Amino acid sequence: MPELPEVEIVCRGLEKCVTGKAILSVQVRNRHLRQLVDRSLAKKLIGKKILRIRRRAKYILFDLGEWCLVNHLGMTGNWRQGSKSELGVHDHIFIQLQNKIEIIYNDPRRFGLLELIKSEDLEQHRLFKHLGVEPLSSEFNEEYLFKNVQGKNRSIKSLIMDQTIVVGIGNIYASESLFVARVLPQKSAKDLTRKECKRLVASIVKTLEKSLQLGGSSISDFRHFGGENGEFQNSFKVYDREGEFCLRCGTSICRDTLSGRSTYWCPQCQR
DNA sequence: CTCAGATCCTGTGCGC
DNA sequence: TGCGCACAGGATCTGA
Repeated sequence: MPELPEVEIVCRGLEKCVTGKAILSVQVRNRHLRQLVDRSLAKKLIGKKILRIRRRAKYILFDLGEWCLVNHLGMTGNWRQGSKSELGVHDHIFIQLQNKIEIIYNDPRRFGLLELIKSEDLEQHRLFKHLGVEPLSSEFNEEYLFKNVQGKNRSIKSLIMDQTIVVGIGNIYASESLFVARVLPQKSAKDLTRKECKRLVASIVKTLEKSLQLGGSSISDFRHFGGENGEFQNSFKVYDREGEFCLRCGTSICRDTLSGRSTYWCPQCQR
């Protein structure tokens, strides 16, 4: 379930483990991810040193200097430390680093992505050039959101999940943030008042930061790079709580499909 | 241009 | 128990 907090947590785990280490070998066991992994990726990576790990939107960036290895976890991607002998069916990439560090990219649904890009071309690359602002930066504020809802007929939920406007928010944090802001997910974006935009920005920031503090959400199989669970799933206020009581007013939580995604809200608290 | 829906893929959990 | 179906963290393409 990699949304911003989960991707950030994986980055932090990777960073401790791989920073400063050179790549000794790479095995691409299955090239069929969301986009076909370049045949020559392994060869190109060997000998390069991982200078640092960064996150942009929901992408993990392995900074190699002149080059940057870009990874997206899709729905089910994850990295872990592990040896060659334990590799299983969905362990698609195996990388050996200096000091006997070995990391594995696992992704059952294969919606993830791995691509080597010239560092200087990153911002203009097709994967990055349309991305909106980071939600935990000062660029994401009341003014910005209010400007971006003007004239938009789409639901506010689909708008905050739109990575060309603000990045990192996925299906869980959209529902959770809208609950905290007391805004109905179905509400037409153009109908949000300036005040509601202010509340929503604050709620998104608060929700993402709280999840980060708790190590992200571990639903299904998400684990930290070190193998630990996140704990934010125990703090969900509406997500996956259809029919359960609203923690604020006691009303039964509703669920419906909005733009193809499950959406949860309290019909009493959210307007 | 905008927006909703289908699509890619495998695993899980539910009802029958 | 076993089967079929609905659904699952995302991004992208199509077409209305």
